[in-house]
Amino acid sequence: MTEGPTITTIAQRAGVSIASVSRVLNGLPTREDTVRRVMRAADELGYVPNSVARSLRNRRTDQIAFAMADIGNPVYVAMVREVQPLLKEAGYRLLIHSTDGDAEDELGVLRGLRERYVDGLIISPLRGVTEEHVEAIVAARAPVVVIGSLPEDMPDGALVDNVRTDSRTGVRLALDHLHAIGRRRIGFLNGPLGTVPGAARAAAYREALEALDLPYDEDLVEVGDFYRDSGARAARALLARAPGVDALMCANDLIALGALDVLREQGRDVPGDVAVVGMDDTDLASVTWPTLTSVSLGSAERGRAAAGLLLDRLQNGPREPRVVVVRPSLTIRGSTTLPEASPGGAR
Amino acid sequence: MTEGPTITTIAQRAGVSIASVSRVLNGLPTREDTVRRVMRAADELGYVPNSVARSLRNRRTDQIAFAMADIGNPVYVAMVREVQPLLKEAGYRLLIHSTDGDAEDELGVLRGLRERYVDGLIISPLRGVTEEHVEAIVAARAPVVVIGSLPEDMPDGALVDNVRTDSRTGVRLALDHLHAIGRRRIGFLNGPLGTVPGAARAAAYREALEALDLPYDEDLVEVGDFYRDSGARAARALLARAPGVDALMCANDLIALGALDVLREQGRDVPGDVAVVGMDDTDLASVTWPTLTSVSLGSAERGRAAAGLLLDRLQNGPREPRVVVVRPSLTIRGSTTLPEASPGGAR
DNA sequence: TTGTATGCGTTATCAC
DNA sequence: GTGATAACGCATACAA
Repeated sequence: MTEGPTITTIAQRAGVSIASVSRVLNGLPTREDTVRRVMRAADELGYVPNSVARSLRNRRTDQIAFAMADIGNPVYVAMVREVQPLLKEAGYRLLIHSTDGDAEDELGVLRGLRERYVDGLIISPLRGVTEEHVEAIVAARAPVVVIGSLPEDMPDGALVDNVRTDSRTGVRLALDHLHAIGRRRIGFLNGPLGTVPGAARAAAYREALEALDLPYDEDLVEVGDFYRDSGARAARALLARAPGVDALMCANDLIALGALDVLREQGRDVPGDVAVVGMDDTDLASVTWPTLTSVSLGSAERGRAAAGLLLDRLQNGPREPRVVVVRPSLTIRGSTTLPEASPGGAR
Repeated sequence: MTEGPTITTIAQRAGVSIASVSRVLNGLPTREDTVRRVMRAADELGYVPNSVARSLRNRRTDQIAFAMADIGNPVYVAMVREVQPLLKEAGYRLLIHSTDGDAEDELGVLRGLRERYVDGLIISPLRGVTEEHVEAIVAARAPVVVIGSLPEDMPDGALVDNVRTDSRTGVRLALDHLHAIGRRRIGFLNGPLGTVPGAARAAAYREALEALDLPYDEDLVEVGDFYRDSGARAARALLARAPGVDALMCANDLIALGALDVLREQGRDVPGDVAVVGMDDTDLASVTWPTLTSVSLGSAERGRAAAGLLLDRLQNGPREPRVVVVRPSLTIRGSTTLPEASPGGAR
């Protein structure tokens, strides 16, 4: 018995037709006696239905994919962590795609939807939704949820929902806070301007300064990558150019880590000399010393929202596209509050 | 055209049989002219093969599942991060199961293999491989790789490989190091003894002490959970009971974080007064202050090994079960080295 | 080289 | 209620 039992095997053993077997297994009304015989045979054979055959017939896989740039990134981990149990609860399995933020890879995933190996997709395109992304989304007849920004003019009939955050407001919250604690020379360590978050945060920084009546000073801005070592390099450059800076706004937590490294290395007190704010409010923020004040962009909530929208579409059928905007918030920690405010005071 | 094109659609359009279409699409020898017509029709129709139908026919899904306790745990993230690209490279998609370390959930995944929705499985059972696990592994005719310990007496014919680490040696490395830097009263903050790592590390701690000719002192041992707050509670209790402790061996990095919190709160210098060693060498270890010396159990390497074993089995067919043991190593950082040893005062 | 026919394992539609 | 049978979309043995 190297091949597994099928409904045919059961039918033979129980002396009934495969139709009856299928009915029994699916709980359709059947005569008592037939039910017993089928159940017994299935039990003895250790029958388990073949999910592939069922999928082919039912035209659904009970699988959902989540495509992100990098599963190692704490932001995505936070999302997956929320998405997984929701899907499981609803009876779906979860597939993970790591795209490295490569647009071609993302397109591959979107186009792959036509293979019908999943019933829906959550995707977070790092560099934005291009014309080609849109085409692929329209061509895919499976529902898609895009985490991030989406063009205003999506074609009608696209099965797509959108979850986004508002990093503009996020940066604003951070700068307001820094201003409130007396900082006036607020530097900005950003990620690549070619990425959606990078571009948005750059604009947001300018706007926030303006709103606070602070001058925009090119010397206070440094662009690097969204990593720790890159953040360190950027911080070093900025501090060399503008030694008088009294706060550093960082475009994500990893950059902030790099900044903290450099400030410690240079013997500058945080937050005494320089206050530091990160972004994403990842698990790392509560681990550093001092702990890191960070703008939360609601990663967990975005994950939940994305899963919710997709499941709703899968369960309740077509409807107008929806957009969920998750409001940012500021989690204030040690890197922007003076020591006397942090009990225990062990420094 | 609400339904997608199939080989039948193409066959009609190209004026050939579905067999020819299939042949062309699979690159089998075909007349030049036929190839052109089929390709053209496929192209015009935007044909994409249905992966479910193909799976049913080919008896393979090109999918592999990875079941772990918690996708939020940095150890598993490190593994997934290695596994994902290897599978992708080999043409497999990755499914993620989060089991919460629940044995029933784990069994569900193992038994689910009989549904044939994946070609293979990597699983890391948190509380060990029970009799029932073994049964399910044998019953599943898909290859399985177990990360963690596996019973010696697996039944013949089980398609299972094993990747494990050697936490005994790991703990030993840590205690040798602590001893070498002059520590003699080495406390131990462990996780639940009901878990495989918890039990192994408890035994390893005793052994290591013995090897170093240090007495085993119950007051120096505290058992909690593998989390930060639990680690903090445990550290607090241990420090109250044994104020003279000069080092803390922690059963994982999260526990060590909690310990660092408490030590800072109590104004005890790390490593001056108390040295701290974590375990797993997660990303967090390089973020804390002081940075955390930690025993690396080779998470990344274990992930790679697991993927490698599974792929080998899928590609080269049956063979004897294999065991890969990943050797632990010690990454020495600030929590066990005195300040003067760390140049620039920043690590 | 090409077409016909069959099967992969299910579900569902019919007659009976 | 039950059984024969037709899909689902694809790949292939076999005959032409």
